[in-house]
Amino acid sequence: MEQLKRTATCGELSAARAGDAVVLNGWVHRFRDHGGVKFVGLRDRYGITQVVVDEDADRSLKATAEGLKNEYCIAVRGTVRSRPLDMVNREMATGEIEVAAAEIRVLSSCETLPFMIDERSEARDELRMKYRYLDLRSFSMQRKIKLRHDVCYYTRQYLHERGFYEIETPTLIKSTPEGARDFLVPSRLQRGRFYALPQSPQLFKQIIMVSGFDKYFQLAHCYRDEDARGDRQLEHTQIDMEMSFVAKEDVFEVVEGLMAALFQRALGVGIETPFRRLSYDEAMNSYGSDKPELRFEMPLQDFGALAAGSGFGVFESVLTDGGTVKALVAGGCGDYSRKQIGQLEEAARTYGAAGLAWMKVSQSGGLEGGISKFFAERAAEVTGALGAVPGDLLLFVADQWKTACTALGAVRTRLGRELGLCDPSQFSFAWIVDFPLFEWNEDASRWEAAHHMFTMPQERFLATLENDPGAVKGDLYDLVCNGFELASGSIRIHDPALQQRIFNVVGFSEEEARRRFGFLLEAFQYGAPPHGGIAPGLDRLVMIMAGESSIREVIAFPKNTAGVSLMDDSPSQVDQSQLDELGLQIVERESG
RNA sequence: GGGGGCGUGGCGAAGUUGGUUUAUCGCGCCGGCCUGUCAAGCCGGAGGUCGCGGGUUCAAUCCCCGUCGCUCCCGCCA
Repeated sequence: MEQLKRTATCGELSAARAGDAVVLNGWVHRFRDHGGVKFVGLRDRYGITQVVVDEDADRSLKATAEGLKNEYCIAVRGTVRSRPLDMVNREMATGEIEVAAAEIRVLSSCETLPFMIDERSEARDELRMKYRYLDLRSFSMQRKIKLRHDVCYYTRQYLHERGFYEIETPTLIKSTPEGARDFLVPSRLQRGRFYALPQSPQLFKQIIMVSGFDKYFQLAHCYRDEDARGDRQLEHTQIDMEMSFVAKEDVFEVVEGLMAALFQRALGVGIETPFRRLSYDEAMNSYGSDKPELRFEMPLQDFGALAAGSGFGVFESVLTDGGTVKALVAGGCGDYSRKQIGQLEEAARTYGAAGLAWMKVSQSGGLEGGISKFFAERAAEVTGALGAVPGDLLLFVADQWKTACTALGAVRTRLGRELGLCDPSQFSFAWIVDFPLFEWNEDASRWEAAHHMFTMPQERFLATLENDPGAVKGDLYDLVCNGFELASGSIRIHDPALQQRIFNVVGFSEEEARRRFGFLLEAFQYGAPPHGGIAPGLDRLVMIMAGESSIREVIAFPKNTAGVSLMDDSPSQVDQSQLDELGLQIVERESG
């Protein structure tokens, strides 16, 4: 039988095409049988078109139509006709026409569905993942996948316009176990040896700079064997970029341009550049996070000066121990119940705070409840310093600086969401700069690179690198948006001597450095250009653009939080022969 | 590694401070009716070991313990 090849999509027909003979291919979205006349809502990627089988249609056509069920894949041959005025559906793009069927052919039938292909259907994620191909048929998923495609396309377009080359790097590489856990791939040819899947193309893109391709990018797959989250998968995609002969200003300018182009071209949304800049210290002090939600202000404030001498033992002892007391004014939350405050305290405790102190500003401007008795006499001073007004709730965390900030920051974020301060149509970008280069690892009793070991220290700290590593700020930067870390990057070290000093600070012997990154260090001996780069996370970017809160929503085939792909059931066991070939043996985990 | 939430016909939910009769509702599914619907409507029907295992009890979907699965969060994620 001759193929009924489509001549139009289900989203394109309008009254201008009335009278045309067309063939549509698609899926039965809905079937409505009125006994005489029958309607098929035919769906494809482009839309839904109403197909009509008229009362006077021939017997076999009617019989075929009556056999149709949801999600049958069919072909329809028919004629476009305008609907009578009172039957036009203004909700539908194709609502002014319908296709009168002359022939319907079932291309593929469909079992009873595990869930409806419907915007309103809310199957639980587990089922959506198992039957991902069905989930992806919905317009909402098709829209997100298209958005992702558009972002990829416009990324390539924009970076090409800016002179970048897209260069692929290997996905079977040397394991350099720093930071996240590597995924390992056993080698058959070199028994007992392993490749790693790249956590990022970091070393390769730096080598590409040495090779003279001074602007590089790649939509790179990155793999990290760590616990997954709503905004974190075992594998994700980065818009990986690197440039030679640049300072961080140049990187910012390119990324700001890229973001503006992507939001404009893919969403039609204008975003303001340049982006706001915050130092790491400012971000922590004011918002309690290195990826602050900036769609609302409600900043944390330092309460140390007023807490000192208050007579409140918790505050005073923390201050004596060199800690910090942070305050947050929750505007208009003076009517919060003990229970509500308890929930906020729970958020603070989650991030390591011992508790959450509070008091309320009464209508008379005095302080009441919670710890107010310690401040009652200085009420005006307290409210004045914090900028609080009657009806406000004052919240406090006293702890070591970082804990105090992050714990109260978590309270701030929770409050902001609760109070509806985050406008879903707003995108608040900011650069976070001046990160510390090193972090003290308590367990290992040594300094570690906060970002990675190839990050350039800021020049003003070069002289004191070894003396006071904790004070050193790096030339590294994060791009944040709406409380998510969207990108992370740095200016790199290209001087082997300086690189060696960094290795020394983190206790990396020359020998160990050579063993792990010898090829990069060697490359740097052959005229390495100054360079730097950044890597926006594609999944998070598309997630934010799509207004979603999980990157699973913008990944066609995601894994769950346990790293399992419910559709293909990976990871799976393998044949003994495969293990034998690789010289691998499975050792059962000891129970108990 | 730790903490919270959830698990009830194919799907989404309700329910029982432990009890009476057939575990309820919407969607879907099956059958019938219906010339204009577009989340069609009307009538009828099938479909459940209430995640699994154990315990308490005269009696457990409900309480307790364990376990599995999913999920959110802390840790982790240079």
